[in-house]
Amino acid sequence: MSFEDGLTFDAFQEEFRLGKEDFCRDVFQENRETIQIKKEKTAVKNLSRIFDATFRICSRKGFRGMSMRDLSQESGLSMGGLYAYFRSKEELLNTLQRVGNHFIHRHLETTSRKGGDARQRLRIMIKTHLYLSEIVQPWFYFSYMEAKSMSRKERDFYKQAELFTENLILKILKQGVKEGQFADQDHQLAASVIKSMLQDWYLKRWKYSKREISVDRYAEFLIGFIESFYCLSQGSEG
Amino acid sequence: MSFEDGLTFDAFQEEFRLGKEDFCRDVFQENRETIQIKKEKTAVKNLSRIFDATFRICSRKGFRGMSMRDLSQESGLSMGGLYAYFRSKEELLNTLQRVGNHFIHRHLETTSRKGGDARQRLRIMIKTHLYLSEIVQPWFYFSYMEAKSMSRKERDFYKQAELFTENLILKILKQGVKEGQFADQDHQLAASVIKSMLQDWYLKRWKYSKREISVDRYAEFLIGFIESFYCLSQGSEG
DNA sequence: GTCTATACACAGATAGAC
DNA sequence: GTCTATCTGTGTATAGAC
Repeated sequence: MSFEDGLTFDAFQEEFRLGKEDFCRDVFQENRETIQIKKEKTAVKNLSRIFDATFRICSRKGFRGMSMRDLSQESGLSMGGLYAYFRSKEELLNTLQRVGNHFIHRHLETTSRKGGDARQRLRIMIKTHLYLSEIVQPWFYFSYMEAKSMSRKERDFYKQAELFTENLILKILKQGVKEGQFADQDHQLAASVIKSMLQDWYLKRWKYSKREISVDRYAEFLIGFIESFYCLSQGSEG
Repeated sequence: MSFEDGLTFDAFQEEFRLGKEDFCRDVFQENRETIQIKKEKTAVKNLSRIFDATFRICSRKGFRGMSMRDLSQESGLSMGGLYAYFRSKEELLNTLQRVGNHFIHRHLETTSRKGGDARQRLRIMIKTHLYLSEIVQPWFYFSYMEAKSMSRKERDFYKQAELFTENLILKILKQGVKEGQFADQDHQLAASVIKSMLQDWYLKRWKYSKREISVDRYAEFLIGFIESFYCLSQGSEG
């Protein structure tokens, strides 16, 4: 496989060294008042077990189908132990959504500021999104599936996040037209369906892993697909 | 708007006159033994209320978050009344999935047998899928979201249904290459992402209706998008 | 910081009146 | 064919020992 931009999943991981520990540390930092455990090391370790268990159970039964007893058993913490980290089941859900969105937002924001022409920026945006969703796939899946069962406030937050990504793509498409690089299409609809294809990667994991399709292959396919629609002068120039 | 194939949502509705009553009648016919109510008219009327209520509640809380008391209140039937139609909450879920899949399968099957060249067949397949999901959107959404919480057997059934649609698209794409009409792309991946764009239409209803995008506009956009990737000789020939 | 034991609300389901 | 009343298990959450 050849990548015009040289950006691959391995390189991305190497550069950012993102993992679920970072995610758990964020949760701890942003919830110091409500989390009763004060030692960071202990908290991060247990939060990690709680989240892993949550994602595992919810991917089968959904959040509302998971009982705190289930969670206690799967995470290895006792009932009382769990409630030292979250005051209620609802708070667990809201925290996961909020911190997760924040986490992703930060990385996409940084990426979106990278320069270059529209074509390059589109490639980078698509890859970054796919790579992030590859690293924290369980969170992406969870967030998507449980968005509807959150409180009004948190649900609105989720929708904003969805529109944020769409807008990043939209801006790049418009930039491309200005630069005379992209065709003038229905950008809003284009951004919307591009987003849906990005989401398919973490929503249909069962399908893609069975077929042994790597994230890089998926990324290159998507980029080719989109460019054939958008690029006035096609082909690999790099 | 101009449609090469003349197929529009209104025309589709006119031809098939599909509605949720047909869906409820199917449920009644296929579950005569377990449904205690024997008068078709009564049964269909109440099933319709039960399903409407189920879809409404589950779109907010998910199936596992819906209690039978919720359902009783929203549907207007008493607790005892509900259990005259379904022996358990689980059975309600499984029946909805099974009959729904059967319902959709039948219509896509018929459509897929329609002749013509690959380009025409692709157009028709895409439109039929979108139109069906427009008519019974609540069911599509429900089925997608609750697939994970079903029993093994029913979940496999769901996956089969997903792959069935993908395969219909796949066959058309391959036919197009044989006929020299389509480019030779990664058909499996193409079929997969096309499916995801079809699904976006019923999964993100909140977005598309706020933007006042009609199903026909969405359909034409998708077709244009896909054809730019696949068609060797582009443009409207019809 | 983590556990066990327990309170009490609410779930799914059914029996039997009408 | 539909309702009300009720059984019993499980749910979330907490108090208090260690």
